[in-house]
Amino acid sequence: MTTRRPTAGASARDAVDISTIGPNFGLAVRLLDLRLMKRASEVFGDLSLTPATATALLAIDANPGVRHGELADALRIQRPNLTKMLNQLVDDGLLRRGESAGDRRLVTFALTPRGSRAADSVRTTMAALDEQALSGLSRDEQETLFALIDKLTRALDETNADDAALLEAK
Amino acid sequence: MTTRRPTAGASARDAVDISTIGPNFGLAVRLLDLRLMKRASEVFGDLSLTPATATALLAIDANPGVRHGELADALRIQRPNLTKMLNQLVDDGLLRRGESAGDRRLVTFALTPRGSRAADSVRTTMAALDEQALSGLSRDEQETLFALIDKLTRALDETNADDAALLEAK
DNA sequence: TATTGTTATACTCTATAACTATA
DNA sequence: TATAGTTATAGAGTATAACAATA
Repeated sequence: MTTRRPTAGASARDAVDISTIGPNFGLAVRLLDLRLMKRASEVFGDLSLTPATATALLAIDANPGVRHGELADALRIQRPNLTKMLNQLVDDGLLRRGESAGDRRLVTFALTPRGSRAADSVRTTMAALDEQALSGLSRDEQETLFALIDKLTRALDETNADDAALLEAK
Repeated sequence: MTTRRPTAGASARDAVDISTIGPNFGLAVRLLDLRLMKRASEVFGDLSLTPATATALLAIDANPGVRHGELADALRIQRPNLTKMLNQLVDDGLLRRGESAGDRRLVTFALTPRGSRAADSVRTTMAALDEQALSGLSRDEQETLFALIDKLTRALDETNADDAALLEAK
């Protein structure tokens, strides 16, 4: 089969072996994310979406009428960035803006019929992407990897929350 | 302890549960990468480096006299982007530009004494970052996670290489 | 003609500060 | 005063196209 680009860390063809700089967990995660994002960007581009807007679309589909700020917190992104993404989805006719009855500052979002169809495509696409990406691992390995990544992310959120609490308490 | 930000996926405080959009491996990796990059950026900022330039510095330290193009291939980034990063490291006095004897198109790079000291700091910093980031997992879990991420990244590189080969063959 | 490295440009994702309109 | 959302801006990381110098 192919022998032109054997592996990520070291390669018979590469003159420089990046693995000589030693194990580096952060770098390993970044290299993996890079590859996943690249494939996802290509595929979502056909739907005029990006990985970030596609995720927002699914989140709104699962939580119709969600408020702007709630969504930003859930997606762990800053509000100004969410505003830009949602504006584009509204312009593209996938999202509908709404208001809250009582507090007129609040803005809510829900999918249009066209947005619902797009969400279906996104779900199918994401599932296919995940399956393809994970096809190199056994079922057990897939579940282990998923669980460890999730566990680590939660642990890091704890640490950050503790840091923030310390800063506030100082 | 802290109870204000319990977990990443679901939270007692969050009004919106992002996990309702279903399992999504790409998203999980992106959320983890985001947290690791944020901490790394803060720490490397003290050294006037970014995660990317810090990595380039270590790679050159491990491969003195490396060529521009070789390094870009090893780091899996495009040449124009590497040019910008290396220019800054040269401007900061961490890197020394060199030429190849025969082919005058080739550009090589090596660390200055100050660059060597910076590389030492980077190594220490990276090790500390990794240890802190992984402290939420057992030793076994750490090794399993690292191995699975590496395995998956290599598998994705294979896939991309096959795709490229197909395109060329068409 | 092909290759090395550079310049110019653009896009994705993220972040902070300052503003508005409501409360 | 405080909060929800917006506008404006910036920065890190990536990508492609077009170019100069050299082979």
